[in-house]
Amino acid sequence: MRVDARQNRERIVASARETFAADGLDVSMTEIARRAGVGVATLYRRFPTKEELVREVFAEQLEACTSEVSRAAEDPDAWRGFCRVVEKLCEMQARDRGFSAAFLTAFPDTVPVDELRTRAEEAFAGLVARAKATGRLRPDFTLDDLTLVLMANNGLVTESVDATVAASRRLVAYFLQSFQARDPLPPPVRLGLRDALG
Amino acid sequence: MRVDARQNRERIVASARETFAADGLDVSMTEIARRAGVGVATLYRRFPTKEELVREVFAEQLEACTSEVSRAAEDPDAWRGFCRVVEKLCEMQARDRGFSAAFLTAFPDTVPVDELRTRAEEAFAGLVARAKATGRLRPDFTLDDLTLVLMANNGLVTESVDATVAASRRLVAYFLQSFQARDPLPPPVRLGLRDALG
DNA sequence: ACGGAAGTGGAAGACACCCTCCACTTCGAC
DNA sequence: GTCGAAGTGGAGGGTGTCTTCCACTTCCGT
Repeated sequence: MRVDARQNRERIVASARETFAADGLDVSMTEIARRAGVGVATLYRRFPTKEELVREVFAEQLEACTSEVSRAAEDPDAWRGFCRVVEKLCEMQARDRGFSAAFLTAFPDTVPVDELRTRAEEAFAGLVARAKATGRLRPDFTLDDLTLVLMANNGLVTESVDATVAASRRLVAYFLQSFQARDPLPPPVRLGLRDALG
Repeated sequence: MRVDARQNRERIVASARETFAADGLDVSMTEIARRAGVGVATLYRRFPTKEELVREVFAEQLEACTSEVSRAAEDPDAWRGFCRVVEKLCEMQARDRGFSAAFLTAFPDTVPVDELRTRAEEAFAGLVARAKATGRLRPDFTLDDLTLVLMANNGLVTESVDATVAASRRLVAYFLQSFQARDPLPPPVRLGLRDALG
């Protein structure tokens, strides 16, 4: 690949990343190209379809995501690690409007993504088991609850990123409080979210 | 209005209600007309714009919504009333995909809606005050927290309505647990959601 | 410096959407 | 039954998508 082409490619990815983060995935390809200072043809030469552009842009994010989980999973204090995972994932989601949309729509059928995701899930499952063993995490917590948190967090869309992050923090604080194994209240109903979601 | 026209109008509203509930507000006018068994012109004769159709369809829902709040507000047990409001609103939202979308996008500048909404908010505020007074509701609960719950609940979109309702129930259970004035954990950070949202 | 491959921009194709137009049909008071 | 107004369906105007096409430009090995 020629060096000028490489530069353009990088500018496209940068432009797409910023634009997706700020305005979500519903930005037009023309707009992304314009902000990158190239024509749409250049964009389509590198990414034959919009979905591929989305994939490229969020591959890095996903990597950051899973490595965050893996790191937290090694925390000697399992409950602290658990909290950190929830907090970090939600904050990343809150800061980037395209982030969760990308995972919900474009990614489900991508191989390397599934692989990374699985690895992250396994690491998180281990963390959950340890946190339960220490008695800090309520025993009826399931992995579906993380999905629940992320979906709920995804609903927090406001005008400004700051407001979204603030709302997200408050949401997470409420969740974590509920996830603690304290006074034995009637626990939430069981739920087969994973089955329902396929 | 002629009787055949009235019939058509009713079929349009019914069709729109079902379709919005099932697939959200992004259904095309053509599709709504098709399901109602009429041409688009008939639809546009009754509802000059898509927004007006949305308004008509959800006016009834909004009414049910506010009357539910008002009824719960008169519960002698303030905490029970509080819980019922949260549970009912979230369930309505979970059962109808268009419901919350309608309020977030189409309604903000409608007069009777604002009026109803204000009345509901006042009723709810009274309920909150009473629930705090009985010591069951945590004192730092704010009205913004209801918005937070509804936004979070709005993020729960799944393939089937049943799965969404189940997820919503679990979410609400977690929230209500956190909203109870029990063991004094560090409370969530304060938050000016209302200001940020305008 | 030159020639061809790689790269490029903007116009335009294909499609979906909201909405308008108008020739045609149907109702219902007389 | 007649007739005018009310009602109707589907074509198509305008706009916004994603994507393709192609004449033109730029790079870089020779």
